[in-house]
Amino acid sequence: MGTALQRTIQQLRSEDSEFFQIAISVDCVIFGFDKNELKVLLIKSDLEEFKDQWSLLGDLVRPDENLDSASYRVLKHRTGLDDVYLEQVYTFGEVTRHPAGRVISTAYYSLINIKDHQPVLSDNELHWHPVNEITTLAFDHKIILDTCLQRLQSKIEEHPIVFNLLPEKFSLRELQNLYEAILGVKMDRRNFRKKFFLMNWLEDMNELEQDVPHRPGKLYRFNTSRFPNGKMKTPMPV
Amino acid sequence: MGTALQRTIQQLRSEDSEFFQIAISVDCVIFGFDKNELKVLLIKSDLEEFKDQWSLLGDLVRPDENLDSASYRVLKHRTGLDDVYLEQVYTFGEVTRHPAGRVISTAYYSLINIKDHQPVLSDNELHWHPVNEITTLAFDHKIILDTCLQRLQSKIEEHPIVFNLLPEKFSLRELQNLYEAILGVKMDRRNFRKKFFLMNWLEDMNELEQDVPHRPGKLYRFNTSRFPNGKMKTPMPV
DNA sequence: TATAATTGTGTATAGGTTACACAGTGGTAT
DNA sequence: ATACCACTGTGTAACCTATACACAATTATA
Repeated sequence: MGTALQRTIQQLRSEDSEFFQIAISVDCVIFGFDKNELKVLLIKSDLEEFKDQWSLLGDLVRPDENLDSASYRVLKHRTGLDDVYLEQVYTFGEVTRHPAGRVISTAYYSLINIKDHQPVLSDNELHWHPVNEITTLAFDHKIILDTCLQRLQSKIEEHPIVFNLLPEKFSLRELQNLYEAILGVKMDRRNFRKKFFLMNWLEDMNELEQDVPHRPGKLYRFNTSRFPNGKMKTPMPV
Repeated sequence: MGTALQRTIQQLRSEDSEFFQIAISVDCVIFGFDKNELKVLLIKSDLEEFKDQWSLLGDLVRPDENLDSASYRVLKHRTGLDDVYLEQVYTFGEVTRHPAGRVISTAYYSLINIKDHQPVLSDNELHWHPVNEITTLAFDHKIILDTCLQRLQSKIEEHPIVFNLLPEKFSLRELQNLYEAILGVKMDRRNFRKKFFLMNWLEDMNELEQDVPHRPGKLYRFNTSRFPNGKMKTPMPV
């Protein structure tokens, strides 16, 4: 006797669809950065079991779409944005994780410039929440959020992805605030500047901040010539 | 109109089971270490499309078992081993990845002491292959293997998990050979020793190697008192 | 024109990583 | 028993990276 995988899908389906009682979904942790806080886009759960609780944005995967495509679809649907940074993190498959039945869910996180999203906020079930202030979520979504935040934290130590959270032009102070918000630490300003200039991730725009009540800082943008793909999208599995 | 996830599973099932046409499987990259080579346990594919090609060990997930449990089941079935190190890595969900139908597969890797497994090798469809010599596999399993190897490489830089690949007692030379095999680099012997003693991961057994045709090295074991859980198992998502 | 707030800059110290050579020990062959 | 072989076991100096830290310059504002 072989394992189930060794029979064909057609055989399995005709047998009794025992193996087709599991649904698969994607859940997206959509990060944004605003007022020096890292935020995540949440929606009110409409399941009776999780009435009035917030949950991540997700949907079931359709039989004819790739896993990544399902995430992009959710993002596009909820933010109106194409062309975003998206990374798969982990798949949550506890039997009991969804009260209505067996749903295995693959978690992604995505980084967007929160300003690009404002218009769609007319949907009043959607809200940006400071990550630090979230203590509970529907389903196992708090664990998913924590897992994605950890991945983001380790990812930014090596990879130039935080730029996806910023407008095209930004000051070094904004960039440092962002790192501090994600990592939850304070950093030394001089060392931070030194490190970034050495890494050569930044391109000097020869412009200054506007409308700040103090000496304005220089504006930079992400050094696109060093990273020809521009902002990285959906890296292959790490 | 909501998304599919907002309806209940019962509703979905009764509608037309559109969302229950996807099967989910686990694939296990089972690593071992023998003759100074990193090896992986493979099985001959019995699908017509991949006749005579090797593939990873996997199976469909049953509706009533957790994702992790499915991996453990596959491992137990194929190696006879309980109590192994197992880590989820990535979920592969391309629509076309399985020729017989839509199967989304979550990849795990596992580390076992190859000597513990020898008896079960009577199953002649199973074979240990040097990772370095594998160029193609059935399905997308070569990509899965590469992904798991990369994860293993980055994991051992920080975490004491390689001990799962070794017998209880081992020499520093064996340990270094193992690191070199996994990372694909040569290391300096003195610096390697210094680093390990500083990390305090090792416990001196006050015994010497036997049956080596040269000066025998001291034997060590993994410092279980510093890591009370013994060899780490199935860490939570990173 | 003085004050407040922030930007922009360099150096010294500590800590970790790398490179590197020789004496000691057990096994083996003569 | 002796010589040889192959490996183990050990320390130090050079280098590089990360950290700690203070003051002058600039703009907005009162």
